[in-house]
Amino acid sequence: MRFSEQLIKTTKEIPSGEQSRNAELLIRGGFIDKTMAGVYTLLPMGLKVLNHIVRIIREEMESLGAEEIFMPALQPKELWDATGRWDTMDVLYRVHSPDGSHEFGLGPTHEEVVTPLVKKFILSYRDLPRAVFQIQTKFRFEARAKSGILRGREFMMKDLYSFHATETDLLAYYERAAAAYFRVYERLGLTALKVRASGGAFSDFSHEFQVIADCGEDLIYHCDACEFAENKEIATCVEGAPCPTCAAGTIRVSKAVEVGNIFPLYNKFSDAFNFAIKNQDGTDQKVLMGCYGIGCTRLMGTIAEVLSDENGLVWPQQIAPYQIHLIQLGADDTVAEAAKDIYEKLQSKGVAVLFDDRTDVKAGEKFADADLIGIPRRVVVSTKTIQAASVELKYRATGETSLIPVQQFLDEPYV
RNA sequence: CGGGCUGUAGCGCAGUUGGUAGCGCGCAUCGUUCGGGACGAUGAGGUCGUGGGUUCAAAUCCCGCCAGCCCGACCA
Repeated sequence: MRFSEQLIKTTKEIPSGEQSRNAELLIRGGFIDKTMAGVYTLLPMGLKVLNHIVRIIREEMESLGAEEIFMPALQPKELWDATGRWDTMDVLYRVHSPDGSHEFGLGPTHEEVVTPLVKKFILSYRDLPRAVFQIQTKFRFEARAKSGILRGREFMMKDLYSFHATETDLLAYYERAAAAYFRVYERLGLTALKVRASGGAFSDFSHEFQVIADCGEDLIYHCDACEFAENKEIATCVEGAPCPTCAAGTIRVSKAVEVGNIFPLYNKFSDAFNFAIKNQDGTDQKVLMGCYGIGCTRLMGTIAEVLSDENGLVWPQQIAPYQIHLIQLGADDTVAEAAKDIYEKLQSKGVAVLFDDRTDVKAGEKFADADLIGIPRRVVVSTKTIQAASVELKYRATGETSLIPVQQFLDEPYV
């Protein structure tokens, strides 16, 4: 992509009224645009980043043997009446048809759709276990949208639902799902803690995946030596206390962002929808369920918060909008030709390149933009580099800079 | 949903005791610059969030509403 042909422009000034770091950087860098409180448009580069996050999540869900589906966001009131959540769920958007004849919920989560859905296909113990997931826009009327894309009223979420005949199988899958979640965060460059939390209205307990960060809304009590961690809402220990599960540790308290939440639902929803299977011995039995969520757009915001510095974003290679930020310095024909040549050769290799070909912008602005946008490698082509038959390569994360002969640079494999 | 703060040019802001609006950035044209957000010149761009009220006169004072941010409450 040529910078000069992009839709977006970066800005130097901090958006008014956006005090969260993620919103500031993502808006200034041209990744998102605010439509209204808690609702953002993903601009071309923001969509690329989100798609890369989604790809990683999808791969890990498929590794669990889950199949991807796509359920409606527009859901009939009757399904929500079946669980009683039409009247109790305060984040549920309740909308009606233009003629007033029908009422719908805009999906904040999809147990009400997925349970009757899979009930049509799972009739026997022979049909279990099964798991389906989707990646879809969710709607939640948060009383207070805040923190940029960390808490929106419309956001992208991956939700996985699993179905089991036995508790043993449910809990085994629950652990496998947790392991897959850890793989997702690791691939995204994040360190997450698995934190025991309340189960809300439909589960006895749950586990949250939390990334320690000052921008977080949650307080977690966690051991500094082992994996013990609890959300403040159910915490059984105090700061500075010895860890209840290991001899070596001390309890710390940290602010954290919830980037995932998994629930063993057991039969809560299969009861509501009378979802039972025939057992081997001919008896009927309720299906056991688990559900597992990851906020994809929130992950993007968390990464912006955690993996950034005073100059801007620092995307991990796996999800960066482009692999190389190619900068042409100067407008004379020699430099322009050399930069264009490198751009085209990288493209023909299939490398995702953002080519700053602007001729009306000075070096300082191009460098500042590169820092702000946060692509892993910055490559400069200038009179100076051409004289050395090289390009200048700078890594965004480390600042490490070097001159590399052009051919050697082109021969390197880029993700 | 309570409390606080804020709405003025595309963006960020100033605007005093009321007298019908200005700065920076950006944008357009020209010239000089050209490796960390250059400089000069010229120019375009605003029913001051919105509805009422007070007044000879309202961006400015009063009331309602809307929107945005922050704190809290809430949060499958």
